[in-house]
Amino acid sequence: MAAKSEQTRQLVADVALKMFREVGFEKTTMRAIAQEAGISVGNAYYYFASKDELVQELYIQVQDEHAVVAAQALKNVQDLAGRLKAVLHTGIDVMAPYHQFGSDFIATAIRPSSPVNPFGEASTAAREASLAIFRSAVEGSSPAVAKKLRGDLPELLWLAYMGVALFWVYDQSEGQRRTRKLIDGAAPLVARGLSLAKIPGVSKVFDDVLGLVRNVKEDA
Amino acid sequence: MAAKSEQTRQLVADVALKMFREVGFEKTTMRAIAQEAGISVGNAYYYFASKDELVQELYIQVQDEHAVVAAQALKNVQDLAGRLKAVLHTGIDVMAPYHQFGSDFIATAIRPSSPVNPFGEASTAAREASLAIFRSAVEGSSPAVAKKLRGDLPELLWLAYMGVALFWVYDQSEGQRRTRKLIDGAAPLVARGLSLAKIPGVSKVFDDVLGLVRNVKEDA
DNA sequence: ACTCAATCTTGAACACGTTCAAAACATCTC
DNA sequence: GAGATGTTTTGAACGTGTTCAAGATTGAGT
Repeated sequence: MAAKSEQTRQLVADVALKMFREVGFEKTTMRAIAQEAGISVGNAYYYFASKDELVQELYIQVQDEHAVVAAQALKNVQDLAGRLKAVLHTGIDVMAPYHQFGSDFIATAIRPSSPVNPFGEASTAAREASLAIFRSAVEGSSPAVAKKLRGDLPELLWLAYMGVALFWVYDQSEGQRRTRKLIDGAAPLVARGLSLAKIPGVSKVFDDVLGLVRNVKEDA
Repeated sequence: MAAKSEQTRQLVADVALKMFREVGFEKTTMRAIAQEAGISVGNAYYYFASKDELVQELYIQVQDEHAVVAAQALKNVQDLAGRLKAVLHTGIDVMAPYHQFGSDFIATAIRPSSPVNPFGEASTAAREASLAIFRSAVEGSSPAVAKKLRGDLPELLWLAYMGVALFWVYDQSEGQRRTRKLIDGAAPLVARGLSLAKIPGVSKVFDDVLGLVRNVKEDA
């Protein structure tokens, strides 16, 4: 049966993620994973070309969970600030079990060659899924976001989310209290800042920001 | 003579930085450095406790050079947008020779345990030097920046600079053209955005942003 | 039942960053 | 100078991620 192969793959992934959570990234050596799974090191490499790919597995799983939890949390919130908070808080929630290992994760993810790099090709699917969450947060909000912002905003918010994640990694306060505080403070501010787009002088600056973003983006 | 010791240390650093530039980070193994320098591996470790510390050496040198070049470039520019451009462009200039290895550098720098981490304790001096550049850019500008912003702005700009550096690392356009474009577009925007602080409705949002920054910061 | 190709599994081997006991060298004290 | 004390240097060794030739297992076709 073809299921046998998939079974081994799943076993490796499960053992690896469990060890990531319980003993951290560095202590989760490929040898330790193999031993815990009762297979050889080479066999683990047959399914995952590198330790990075195991991290990618984790990344995908976390994103999937975020999508589910965020969608649930968005159900009962209308205003943009609240919706932003919901998405960001749930994002932190699903990552929480991996906080101690967050910095290793980010160090892995940040190199362009890594399959886990959130900007890279290998994680297009996961990034799209994550973007979709922010798109839903923006589109479903009422009062509605200014039309001209609606297109680019989700991507910018996603970018800001990457920043929040980075902050969270460095956050050593208990339970990452400071990150929660940052989210609670920043979300209403963003919403309020965006509502300024109506003011003529401000509107122009907004236009230029969007112009710059598009300009720098398309020229990739 | 005590100079002999310092000489070996300098030799290791010089060889390492040269190899970083010429063959990249990964190919610059500790063994290769030692061989090129004509010493043993263990001896290199006598002076640098880890490969990370050699990266730190590079970081410090780049920052020092940035301070010099930026100060020069700031001499003939008055307006904030121009001064920001000057600081950012010179920053990219001094990093340029290391672009190919930038991602490894960032991956190293981003883990909290690393001595090179720009937010960490081990690089307090280098960070202060970098912050001083931005402080000088803000303070020397005319027309002057709104008083209430002057205190926190340098730090925020420095943070933005970290973002620009990150963008630069990922920038694969020839000569990192896109990063230059980003700087040229963003600097005037920031300056113009700040000038909006006078508008009543906007002013309040600014106050809240500053309040949030301070709140999240002091609670470290 | 037998073959043979595809798939899966193994464990030894490689280069890497890092450590450390011991050797070599330098400097000071008498 | 001889010995003692501190500084510098060595190279073998460890554990890591990763590779790969070789062996074991599976499954389809006859």
